[in-house]
Amino acid sequence: MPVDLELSPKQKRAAGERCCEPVVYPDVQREEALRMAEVAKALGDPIRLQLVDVLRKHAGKVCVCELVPLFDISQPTLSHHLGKLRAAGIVDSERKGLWAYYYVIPDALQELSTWLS
Amino acid sequence: MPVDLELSPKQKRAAGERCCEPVVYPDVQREEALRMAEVAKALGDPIRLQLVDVLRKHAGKVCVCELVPLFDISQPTLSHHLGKLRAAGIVDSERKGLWAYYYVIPDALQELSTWLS
DNA sequence: CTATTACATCGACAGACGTAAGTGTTATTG
DNA sequence: CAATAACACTTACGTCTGTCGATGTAATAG
Repeated sequence: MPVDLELSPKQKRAAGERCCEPVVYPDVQREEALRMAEVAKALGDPIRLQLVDVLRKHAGKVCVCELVPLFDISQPTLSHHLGKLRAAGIVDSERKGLWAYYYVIPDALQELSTWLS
Repeated sequence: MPVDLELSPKQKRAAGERCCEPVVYPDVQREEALRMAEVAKALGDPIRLQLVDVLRKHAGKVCVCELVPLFDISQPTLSHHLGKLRAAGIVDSERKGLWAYYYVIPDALQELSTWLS
């Protein structure tokens, strides 16, 4: 979260003169922003956010069939949301027989959390 | 972030018997999740996340015309992103003559930040 | 008043998203 | 093996999103 850019001094400009010079943006932040935005985007749905909330509190103890009745959506839709969370690197799953147990990957939220605080 | 749900005990089931009972979901969490998801969704774009990052470090000191050259997007697109951040309650703006100065609303990120940590 | 600058809004478009219904896959039960 | 249960994948569809170019609006400069 460094992003220390040089700011052009602000003053009233004469006509024909632009407000500010283009400022070089530090590439450092760019990949970090991509990663954090990906996580934030995955959390940007109420159902997925609540899913993460539930999984953080009952890691490895809840199967998908128990998650379905918590939300007013179909099982395939919930599976889709879990897939999104997994694609974002927030959760992973473990199969045990018929059941699939999801859990939040440790420290998956840390970078965003640190930046936010 | 309470969400303390009762978990049906998990055991292998006989055929013809469902995995789990529907579990009542506490409504408490729902609105909280809606608010936090809205904030997360607004942060779920690299440009908007970097915008918030810049604004947090230079609150009230950067006009829009200085933000434009930082990103490889057009001015209307940047205005659109700022509008999204404002709609999510993350930033607000102040007009001074020709220039518009954006700033992060204090504590706008706190609820999400607290939940994440 | 006219020209110009800063910023927002509008219109358009391709692509992504959330959702459901249907189907497929794998594992367990009988 | 046949039936069933848990879960993922496919298809489809309406909506939202990110982007740009063009236009609109307010304010300053001359």
